[in-house]
Amino acid sequence: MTREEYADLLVKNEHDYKYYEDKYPKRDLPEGAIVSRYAPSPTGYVHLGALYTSFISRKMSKQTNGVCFLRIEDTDQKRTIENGVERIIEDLAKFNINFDEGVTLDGDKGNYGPYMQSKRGDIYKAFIKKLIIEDKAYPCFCTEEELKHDHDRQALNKERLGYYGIWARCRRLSMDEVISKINNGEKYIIRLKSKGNFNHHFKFKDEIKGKMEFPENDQDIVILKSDDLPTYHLAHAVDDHLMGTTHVIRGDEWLSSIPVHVQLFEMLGFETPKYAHISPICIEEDGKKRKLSKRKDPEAAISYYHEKGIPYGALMLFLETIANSNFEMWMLQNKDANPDEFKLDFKKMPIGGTLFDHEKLISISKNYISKLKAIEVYDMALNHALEYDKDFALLLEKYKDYSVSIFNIEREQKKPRKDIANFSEIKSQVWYMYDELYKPVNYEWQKINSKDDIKEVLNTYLKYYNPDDDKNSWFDHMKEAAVSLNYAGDMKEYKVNPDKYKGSIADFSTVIRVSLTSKCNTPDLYEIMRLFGKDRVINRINEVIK
RNA sequence: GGCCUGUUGGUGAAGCGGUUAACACACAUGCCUUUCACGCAUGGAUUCAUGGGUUCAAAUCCCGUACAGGUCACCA
Repeated sequence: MTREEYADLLVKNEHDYKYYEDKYPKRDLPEGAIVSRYAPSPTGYVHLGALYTSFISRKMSKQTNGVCFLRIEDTDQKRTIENGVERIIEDLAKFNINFDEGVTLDGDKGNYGPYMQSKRGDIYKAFIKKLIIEDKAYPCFCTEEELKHDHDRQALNKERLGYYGIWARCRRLSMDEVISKINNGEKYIIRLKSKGNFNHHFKFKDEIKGKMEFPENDQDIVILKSDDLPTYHLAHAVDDHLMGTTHVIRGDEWLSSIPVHVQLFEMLGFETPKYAHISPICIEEDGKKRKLSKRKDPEAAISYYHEKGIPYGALMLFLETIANSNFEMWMLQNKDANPDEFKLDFKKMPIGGTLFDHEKLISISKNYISKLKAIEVYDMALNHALEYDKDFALLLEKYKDYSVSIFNIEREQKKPRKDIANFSEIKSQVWYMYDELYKPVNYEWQKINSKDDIKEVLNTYLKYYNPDDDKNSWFDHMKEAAVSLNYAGDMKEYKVNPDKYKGSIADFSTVIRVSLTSKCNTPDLYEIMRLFGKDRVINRINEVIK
């Protein structure tokens, strides 16, 4: 029996590997163009780490005029969940992450498909067959029990774990022995026949982490499983070769399989791609740092930010800040520039894990929202309310123009207010602007000067109040009213001689502010009063006086 | 346990043999100011996990130690 016949006996497939090499020619792209991919398993929702990785992959290829495709790694049929793929595509699209090629909601797009690994079985087998013919792979008949037994012995003797060297029993099986086992109906899988020597180190350069050394792989890893699908390792090598990936951008939990992957590329006769291993986003627990966990940490889920009402754009700015810390500086220096113009650099990506900094996210979100137009803030607030606070949504819809005006206070100017961090809190910031929500039970009088006679202040102010005032005359009237009660109209003057006065213009206007809104911290009082209109101002003041 | 990687103020970090050890967030104080916010200014690491070594010179290079993270499946 020739090796070809032997390989045919072991692996059943349709096309020869050369057929596939011809079918997927090299990509014709400009110098320096990065072909990358995002390759998730369809196991559930997209979490923050996955969003981060896909974002970097997406942006790196875009900024080099390359290609970024979506490949679905579903070779583990047990783990795949229903609608998992749709979920991934839809989640990423919300963050403006779309792919040039790959799996889409309407099927495959691009010339290097199929992009779903479960549909590429024949391709993998063609290359596995090639390895068998070249005596670089062999069938293994070991049962689960046998493997466990060896594993336990290795552990007991404190030897290196795994299927290698003397432990790789099936490696020594002759062709005839294999044939007779198969004729007996014995089940088998295919393993790589590793020629690596664990005591030999080789140099490796990661695009992000830099130079490092690894021992050669000497494990005879499984490449074809009993379900007739390949393992991740083999699928990775074959796919990224055939699909023309130049940069494998993935989480750094893969770093330790570099020896296997490099070896696989060499044994298959492929050119190895560049690798960029992204360090994880971490969280602190009991004073220790650990990778953000999809299961344990609510902030790992993207829906968490949706519920909080943190804009998607703000989250992306946060991720970009983590990815390249000089991005922040760039934003500061290019205030009006589109973040897309910023070029991400592998060399500036963090090497160790980055702690998830909630405060920073909030700060970025505040800045982001402060730059939005009032109508955009309104739309976002409404969308959030529609999903999480129906009553508030009704109010926003009923008083649309009024609400937009509220969001426009101290907005759309050079130094806008930065007090909205997210849309889940917005109601608690503007509630007093709506009579339907306003229940002035807890006036914040505590900050007020005890010498103030609230009723006297209010009655006096009412005499000076003119709803038609512009901002300057409004404040002039405020001052006149204050001065008539021996409050200082000028802050500097007051600071020099505080004892000469009952209080300052600040004390005076705070009484007005609290009686109108029940709070001492609000945006510009003039704007608020203007939006209230005469009747509401007088009603609220009278409410306090009585 | 083996193999890889990391450790710079409260946090994220820049730094790549000679710097007053950037910057951002947070915090504090002051200025501005009708409150808050914004903005501006100032303050905080005598020191870069730790012990050695190389060097005229080390956060930066080398070795050991400690701690932390990742990984060791017919899962990806």
